[in-house]
Amino acid sequence: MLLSTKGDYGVRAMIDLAKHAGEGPVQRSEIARRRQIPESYLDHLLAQLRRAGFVRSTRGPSGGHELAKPASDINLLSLLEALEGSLAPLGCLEPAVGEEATESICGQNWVWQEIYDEMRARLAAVSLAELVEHEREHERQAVISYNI
Amino acid sequence: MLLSTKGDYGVRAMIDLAKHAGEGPVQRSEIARRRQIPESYLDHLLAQLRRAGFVRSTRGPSGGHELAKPASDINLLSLLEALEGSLAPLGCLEPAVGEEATESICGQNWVWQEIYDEMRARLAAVSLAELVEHEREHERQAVISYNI
DNA sequence: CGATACCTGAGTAAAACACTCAACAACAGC
DNA sequence: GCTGTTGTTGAGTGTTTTACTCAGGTATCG
Ligand code: FES
Ligand code: FES
Repeated sequence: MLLSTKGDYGVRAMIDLAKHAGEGPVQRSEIARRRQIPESYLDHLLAQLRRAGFVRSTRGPSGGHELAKPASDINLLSLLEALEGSLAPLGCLEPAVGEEATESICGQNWVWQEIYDEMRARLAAVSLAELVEHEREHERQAVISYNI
Repeated sequence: MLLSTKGDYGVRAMIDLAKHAGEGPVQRSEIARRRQIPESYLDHLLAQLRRAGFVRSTRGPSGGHELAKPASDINLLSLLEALEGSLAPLGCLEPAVGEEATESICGQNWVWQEIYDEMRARLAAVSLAELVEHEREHERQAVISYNI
């Protein structure tokens, strides 16, 4: 039932990029260090994100990665689905071509369908910009409590 | 992100037991056949369910399994948690003893916490009795459309 | 007693996960 | 146009989890 690290790491990386948007490309080594992601693994995630059209990469010295579109235009749902594939909690909810029929022997899928729909709606309503905003808010509070 | 078969199978089995409640013990071979669960695997699930106090088993000829309490007193959440352990979609949501701290580098946990809470609430609100009811309803409709 | 069930724990094949490695391609600046 | 720095790709690997199976054991009924 756990989200794999791919999704978690990928979103972390995207938050990092969004936070440094407009400051030119960010290197993967920077991201890996700040967000505690194995660098060689991050490579693959960035490749996936680039293929999905979320980031733009530039090679050569002073190259790196940056968002391909504004952070407010990227929502968590599309991001996670690009990284993880379907988020359905049960195989029978997203029927592969030429399937069905398990409904009659199980009878719990309607509950999960509801939960799944709610979840997708909630994720779709959260943009990357909001996540960054939340993080900044959190940082401010941390600084304040540190100063006391 | 998928629920494992354990949860699915376990709930199927419980629905089966609930459906035949009051008719004496049901054998695991019966359940396995009706619900399409490998019989030797079902053994373990029933043991787990028994240890968690959901079913009562009787040995010997004409033995079998039956619900240990009324179907309306069993909700999906407790059932699934007994079978699967925690349903949290992220490790950091249910902190093991002596952990924390990932929040600062990730910043998406608040979204997932919300989704997780909603999910648990929804699951807790569904009783085994309701699932059986739904299944019966579904069967009636199937019979009707078959007769037309 | 013996047939019929449930009960238990150990073992295992296969898949998914979480990476790593090595070779390659592009670009910037000298 | 070389050189070094960065991204790009695909193949490969150790570990863990999943989804079971098997071989015994134990309780109960008739
Ligand atoms: S088979 Fe889909 S919920 Fe059980
Ligand atoms: S570490 Fe918990 S959501 Fe990323």
